[in-house]
Amino acid sequence: MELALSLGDASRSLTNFIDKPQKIKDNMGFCMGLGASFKEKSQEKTQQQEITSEDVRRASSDPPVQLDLLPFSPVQRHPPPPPSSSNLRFSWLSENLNLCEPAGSNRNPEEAGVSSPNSGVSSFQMELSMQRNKRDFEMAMNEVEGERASSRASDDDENGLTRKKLRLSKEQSAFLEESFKEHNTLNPKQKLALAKQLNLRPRQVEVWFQNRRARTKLKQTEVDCEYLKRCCETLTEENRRLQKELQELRALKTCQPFYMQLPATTLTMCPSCERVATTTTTTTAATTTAANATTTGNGGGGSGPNLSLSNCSKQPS
DNA sequence: CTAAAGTTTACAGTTACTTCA
DNA sequence: ACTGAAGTAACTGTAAACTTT
Repeated sequence: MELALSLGDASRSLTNFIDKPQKIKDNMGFCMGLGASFKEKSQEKTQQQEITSEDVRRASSDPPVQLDLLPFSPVQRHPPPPPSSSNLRFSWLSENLNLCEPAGSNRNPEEAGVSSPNSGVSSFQMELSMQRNKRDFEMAMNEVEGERASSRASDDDENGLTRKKLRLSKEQSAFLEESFKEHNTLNPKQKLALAKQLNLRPRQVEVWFQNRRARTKLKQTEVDCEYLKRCCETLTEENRRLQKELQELRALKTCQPFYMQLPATTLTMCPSCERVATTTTTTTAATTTAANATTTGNGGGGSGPNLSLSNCSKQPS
């Protein structure tokens, strides 16, 4: 599966996006910071695009991983509950009888030309549009009540059957995907509108968004995992290298006679920027050491390079 | 004003079904 | 035709936020 991802500007912080949701929307970009806070709630309210393996590879060399994510929209929680309606259940029930594929239908959606109520070239189409008119009317009458009645209703209250799984059509999936890009959570109105538009139950839309969020999160976790793995590998390699270097330096120190014959090395450190410059002279180590002992006050000792302080031309960074 | 009860939503985990190699 | 893996729609249980009583 080919997934789209663009790595954004690492300099853009997460809070930047949170503070400027509109800007995010314009840019259609989102920063996913791979830090300790990336699991925080604020980030969970955001949209995330999926990730390519190429991006995963890049993640290892570009520490600040930024997924090109989508803008979030604040969830409108708990609108004023509408008055209840006792016969509403029946309206949804009757709709579902017509909108769902017949029980036990195992045909290929593509071959059959219809995989779901909205697929177009369907034998249900006529009936569907009639039902839809009825639905629109009922919707107008009981817009939010319908959602409440159908919400969390399992399939056993439809036709008395156990759940059967409908495959969403490509069009429906694409539309839901587009909606998800705009906002990964839905308020009741958006949910209803989407359901109406796609000829799905609001519950189906709700479930689709829940599953979609779960998939996004899973993908993100995989990317995070990959990135951390690469970080670990890099650090292990670095550690190995430094250990080796240390070992070599220790070996040098123990082999004093040999070391004494080496050309003397003078390390010059700039006190302001603390940069170290190395100069190697052709004089013997003994004489250089003696000379430097007076300037550095380190007492010489004849082991190791000598350190002196002198200003370099560079400004401290 | 406060507490309890009720409602709604999101999420994690799971199940069941479909598709495909 | 059969089978196992992968993908995903749908479900359950739980917690949190919020509203109503």
